[in-house]
Amino acid sequence: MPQRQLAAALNIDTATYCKIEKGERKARREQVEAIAYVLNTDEKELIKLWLADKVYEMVSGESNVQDILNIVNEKILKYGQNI
Amino acid sequence: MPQRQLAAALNIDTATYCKIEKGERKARREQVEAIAYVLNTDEKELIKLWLADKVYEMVSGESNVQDILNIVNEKILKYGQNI
DNA sequence: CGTAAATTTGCCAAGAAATGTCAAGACGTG
DNA sequence: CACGTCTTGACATTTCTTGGCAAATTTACG
Repeated sequence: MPQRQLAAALNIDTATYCKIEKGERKARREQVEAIAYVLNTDEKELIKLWLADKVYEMVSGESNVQDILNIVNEKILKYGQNI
Repeated sequence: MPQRQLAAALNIDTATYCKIEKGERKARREQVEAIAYVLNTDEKELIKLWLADKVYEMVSGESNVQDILNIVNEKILKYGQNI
């Protein structure tokens, strides 16, 4: 499937899509959803990967990342944001 | 210690500091560091909490947060960003 | 109560960052 | 070479972040 089609599905220029595909740009949520739809893949899975990526980018390069993730985990447990 | 002093230490308006303290604004990294310094607390700990907060904000409200955290964890292990 | 200090809130503006487009060039293939 | 596709870089646009100001509210205390 040519980028042209994907790009069209996302309402963006092929140039932009290209960058997203190459990881030079972050997709936005709606775009991830649209991609899941067009490619007929599991949207939730894709969103998870996309979020994991964002989190990774936020914490990579830090020290004690495990600690940070643990703290987050505790907060999740505590406030029961698990849906 | 009055907000006025903290605010002064961060070179910002008390109003702005107030928002940060109430969680209506995110502090920026340098500000967290400055706070640690002024309050004479462990900077690394504070930064960890601050980052955990940011991550939490990013994922709370999502489903399967644990999955997401796991994925991140794997990436960390894989690419050895643990400093 | 009355006053002053401290905190909070709402709103706006400047700047930074993210996202997008365009035009030109690179790459592959008939 | 000619075509379609993909990539790149410079620049435009949109969106988010940050901070200030002024006014409102709360708190402290005589």
